[in-house]
Amino acid sequence: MVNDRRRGRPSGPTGPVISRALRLLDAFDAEHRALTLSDLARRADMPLSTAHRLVQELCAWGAVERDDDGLYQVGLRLWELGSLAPRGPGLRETALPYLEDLCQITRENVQLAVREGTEVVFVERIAGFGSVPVLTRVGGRWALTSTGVGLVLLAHASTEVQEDVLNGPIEHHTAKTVTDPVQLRRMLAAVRSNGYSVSDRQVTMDALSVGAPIRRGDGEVVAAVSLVVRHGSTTAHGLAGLVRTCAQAISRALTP
Amino acid sequence: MVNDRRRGRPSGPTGPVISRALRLLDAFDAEHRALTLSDLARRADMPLSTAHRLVQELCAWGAVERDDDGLYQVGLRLWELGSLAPRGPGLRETALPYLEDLCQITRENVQLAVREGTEVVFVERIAGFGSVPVLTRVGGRWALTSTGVGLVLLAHASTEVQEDVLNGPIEHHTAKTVTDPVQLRRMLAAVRSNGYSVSDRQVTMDALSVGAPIRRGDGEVVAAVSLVVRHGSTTAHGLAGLVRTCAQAISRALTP
DNA sequence: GCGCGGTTTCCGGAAAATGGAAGGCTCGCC
DNA sequence: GGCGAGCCTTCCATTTTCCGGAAACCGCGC
Repeated sequence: MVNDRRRGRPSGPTGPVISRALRLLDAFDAEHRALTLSDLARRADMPLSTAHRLVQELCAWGAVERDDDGLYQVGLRLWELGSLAPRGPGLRETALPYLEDLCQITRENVQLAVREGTEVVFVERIAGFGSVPVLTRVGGRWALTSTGVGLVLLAHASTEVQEDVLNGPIEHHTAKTVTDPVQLRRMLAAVRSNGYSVSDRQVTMDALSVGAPIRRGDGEVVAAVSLVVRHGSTTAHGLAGLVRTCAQAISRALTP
Repeated sequence: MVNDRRRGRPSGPTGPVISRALRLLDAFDAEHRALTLSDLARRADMPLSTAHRLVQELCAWGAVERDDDGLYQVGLRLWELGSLAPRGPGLRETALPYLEDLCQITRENVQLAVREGTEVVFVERIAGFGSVPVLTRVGGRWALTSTGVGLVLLAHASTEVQEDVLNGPIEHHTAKTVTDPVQLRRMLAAVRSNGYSVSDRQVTMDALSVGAPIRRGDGEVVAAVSLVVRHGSTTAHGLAGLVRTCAQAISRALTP
C-alpha cells in the first residue's frame, strides 16, 4: 500500500490531510533539526505548494517554528505537549531517583527505555563516571535485538511482535552481534527464565550491557533498565542482581 | 453570504482539518494526561464522530496512544519529535552542566526558561538541597510578569510583546505581586540596566528569585536562568553576580 | 540583465472531511 | 431481567476544504 501516486493530474486531494502533515513532521530527525521548505517537501515527498500550506498551519499552532535564517525546526509547543506523554517523561520522572542510585553505586552508564513498535526508544540515560562512551540519545531509537534493554523488551513482547522482528532483517554491528533467529529465540527464552538480559559486545566490541524488566501492577513489562559497562570489567552475572533490584524498585514505585 | 436557511441540516467541513487535529491535542494538559474520547471531543468542542476520526489518524501515527483502560494519552512518538526542538531540549542540553554548577555552588533551585508568545516556558529546573519547594514543572507555562526568568525575558522582548502583556490582565499571586503597569515598566528598565532581575515574593511569600539573560551571538536574549531562594536567606544583589556569570557562560557555550 | 534556488500566492476542480443518526457495548440501578 | 445512561464505533449523503500546477516573487552571484 505504499506510494506511487505520481501522475500529472489536474487537481483534487490525494490523501488524508492529517497523515500528510504528520509525514511532514517525520522529516525532522536528530540529523535534520532545521530544514528549508524545499528540503521538507523533498523529504516528505510532496509538492512544494502543499508542503508550504501545511507547514503554515503547523507554524500557526507552534508545532514548528522558523529560526532566524528562515529554516523550519520543531517548535517548542510540540515539546511541551510531548512532555505530557505518560510513557516518556512520566515514566522518566518516577524512575529517575532509582536510576541515579544505581549510577552512584556502580559508576556505570544507566539506561531506561520502552518499546515502540519493533524498536527501542530511550527515555533516559545517565552517563557513568568515565565508563564506556554511550551511543544512545534520549528520544532516540534502536533495534530491539542488540541492546540489553532491547532484548528484555523483545522477550516480553507479544509473539506477533517477536515474529515481526525475528523474521525481518536484523541489524548487525559487530562480530558478536547475534543475527540468527534460532539463536535469538534461545536468548529470549533465557531472558524470560533468568529475569535479566545480557548483550555481550553486540553493539560495540568494548561494551557489555545487562538489562532487567520493569513491570506494571498486573505483571506486564512496560519498560527496561540496563547497565552498560566496559567489556571485561565485571561479570554480567554480578551486575544482574543490581539491575534487577533497581528494576523491581521502579516497578513498585509505578504501581500505586 | 445571503441568508440560506436549510431545514435538514446538511453536513460538510466547518474548519481547516489540521487546526482541528491540533485543537484535539490541546485538550491534553498537565491535569488531563489521559482522556476518554468523549472528554476529548468536549474539551476540543467538536462532534464525537469527528473527534473519533481525527484521533484515529493521530493514533495510527503515534501522536496519541490508548492506555489499557481505553483512555487516550499523548503518544511517545510526539515526545520523540519534541525532543528534537532546538529551543527546548537543545538549549537544555548545552546549558545543563552550567546549571548544575550553579546548583552545586549555591545549593538552591535553578531554573532555565524561554519565552513563547506572552508566557514563560520552563525548559529545565534543578531542585536545590532542601530549599524552597518549587511550583514549576518542566514543560510548564507561567506568566511573564511574576518570576525572575519572566521579568528578564519580558524586559528584552519586543515592545509589541511588552505592550501586549502590560495592557492585558496581569496575574496576581501575593500581596507583593506587582500588577501596576507603570511600576512594571520601571522594573523592566531596571532589569535592562542592571543586567539581572529580582522577583521578591511575587509568586509566594517565602521565595525570592533572581534572573539573568542568556544571549545569542548577536546579543539577542533567547533564554533566562534564575535562582530561587528562601526569602531572607541572602540578598538579591549577592546572588546576582553568580546568576549573571552562569548566564554568560551559557551564552558563550551557545554561540560557536 | 539573466539565471538560479528557494519561497509565496492563485484558483478551478474534485476528493476528502463532516456530523447526524443509528447500532453495539458495558455497566449499574430499579 | 429489563432498562437507561455513557461511551465507542460505523455509516453515508452532502459540500467544503484541500490539492497542486503554474506563475509571480524574491534575493544573490555572475
